[in-house]
Amino acid sequence: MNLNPRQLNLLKITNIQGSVTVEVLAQKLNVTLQTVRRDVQRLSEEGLLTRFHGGVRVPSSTTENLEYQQRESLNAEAKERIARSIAAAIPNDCALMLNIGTTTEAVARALMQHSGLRVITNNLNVAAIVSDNPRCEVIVAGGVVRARDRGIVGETTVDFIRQFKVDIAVIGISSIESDGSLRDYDYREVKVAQTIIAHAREVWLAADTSKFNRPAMVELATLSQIDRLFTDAPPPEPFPHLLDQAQVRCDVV
Amino acid sequence: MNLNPRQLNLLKITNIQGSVTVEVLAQKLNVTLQTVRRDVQRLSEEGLLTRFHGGVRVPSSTTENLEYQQRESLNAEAKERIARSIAAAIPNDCALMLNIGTTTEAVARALMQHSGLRVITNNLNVAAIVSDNPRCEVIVAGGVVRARDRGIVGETTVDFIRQFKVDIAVIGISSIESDGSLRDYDYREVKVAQTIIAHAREVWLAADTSKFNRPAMVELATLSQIDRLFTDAPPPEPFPHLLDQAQVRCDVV
DNA sequence: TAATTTATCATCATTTTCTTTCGTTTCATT
DNA sequence: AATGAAACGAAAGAAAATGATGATAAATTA
Repeated sequence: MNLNPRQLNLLKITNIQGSVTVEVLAQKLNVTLQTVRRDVQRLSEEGLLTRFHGGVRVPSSTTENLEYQQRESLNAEAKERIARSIAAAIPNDCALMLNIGTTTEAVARALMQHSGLRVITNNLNVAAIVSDNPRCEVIVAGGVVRARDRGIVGETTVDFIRQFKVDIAVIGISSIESDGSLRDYDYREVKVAQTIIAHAREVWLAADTSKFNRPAMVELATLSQIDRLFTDAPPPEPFPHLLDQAQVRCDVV
Repeated sequence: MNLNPRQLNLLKITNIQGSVTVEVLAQKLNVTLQTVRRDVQRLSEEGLLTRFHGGVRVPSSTTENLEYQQRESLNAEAKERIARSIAAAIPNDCALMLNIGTTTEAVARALMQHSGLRVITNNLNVAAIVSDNPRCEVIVAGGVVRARDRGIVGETTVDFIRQFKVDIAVIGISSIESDGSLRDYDYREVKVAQTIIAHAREVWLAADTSKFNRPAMVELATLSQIDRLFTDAPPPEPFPHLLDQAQVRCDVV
């Protein structure tokens, strides 16, 4: 099948947004609902996107896990905004690492327009998303796949990542506690994230406001190791002071 | 084929713009629509650009991806049958390797009911599929992701796979030639497949009949390295004899 | 559960685009 | 000049895309 520009555009919009209604698509593409539905039908027959009643989303292979999918929709709008501004801050032709997390996946989607990137990730979903961008190279870390979120974790993964050194690491995280420690739930993922931080010249943190003051078990890093923080609302007390102290540049989007 | 200056110009315009309508091209090149269409037809036959109704665009990766999707549906029914019988032959609680290919993806899907498997693969799709089975462990090989089919290839991948030794390797392949050689198109994937074969106690080949007597560039292995062949119809001459000679057990499903 | 809204599908008419065929022009070769 | 090949443009019929309409199915609400 040959895709026309409108259909490519439709795919692009879907990939960037994650999911869109038929109506929004019709409006953005400036055609009738019927035409959008026809395109959508064809594209879904080809497996390029998945329909649901009223709209479409990226193919289910990238978002199958249910629990995970729910989490994905949590704060989705904020994550999109954060992801877009991170993507905007990332220049072309540089090397990146992205770790596990719904926010980093959103970043991956927002990188569809970039070119010349070299992306290293321990997240199968991120790898699948970025590999759709022909102008970028994706390196996936080897290791055991965690079913819950398709993250790749374990000692092997750590060893693998140690081979590289990149310009920017974009880190998603479960919790930022009020003592300035970044934390996560899974020990194995923490190990990987630490390695990623150690092998990046600059570390950016993506965290929506729900992450502040949330308890989590395993300490991953401290704010002082972070160069930039991207978030969706001004951080609550006592974080403004902490961020200042740790010399973290904070982008509220 | 020899291109005239106008055709070269047409290609240049298309490459710069990404996509152009026939009408715009006619205007820019100062010729009639018919002439543009003639040029466009030739150039698209050569694969130098892709047509769509109303215009042309640069041949894009989405199209490559599509090719893969099309290939996926090619012989899909036969592949399903082959995959089911392979899955039936695989016991629970063993270690597997699966390489790149639409057939191995079908095998992955057919393994959803198994338990206690440890699956090592260099295929992102296989990894995603098998990781949905909570009773199995998936290890994905590290390396560069090939956008076309989400296969992971390269030197790093080979090194990674060398760490393991499994009970059964299930190999998908592009071609079986009449001299008993197994072949593929991509040198890098061949390297990975060879490593997989070397690190399995038993090697099973999944090949629908379309693979017999098809030409492909790079030699991967010979039939003598294979223990079992799963296919959907009796192999044509001279394969029955060759299989017999190489002591390959042949399952026609 | 029934009623109501919303989305989808199938079909048709209209418009746009494509292909095919034919005749004309151009240009090199003799 | 005469000839033949290739390129080009014109016109007609074929194919495809689009939007409108009404019927059907699905989701939502009461």
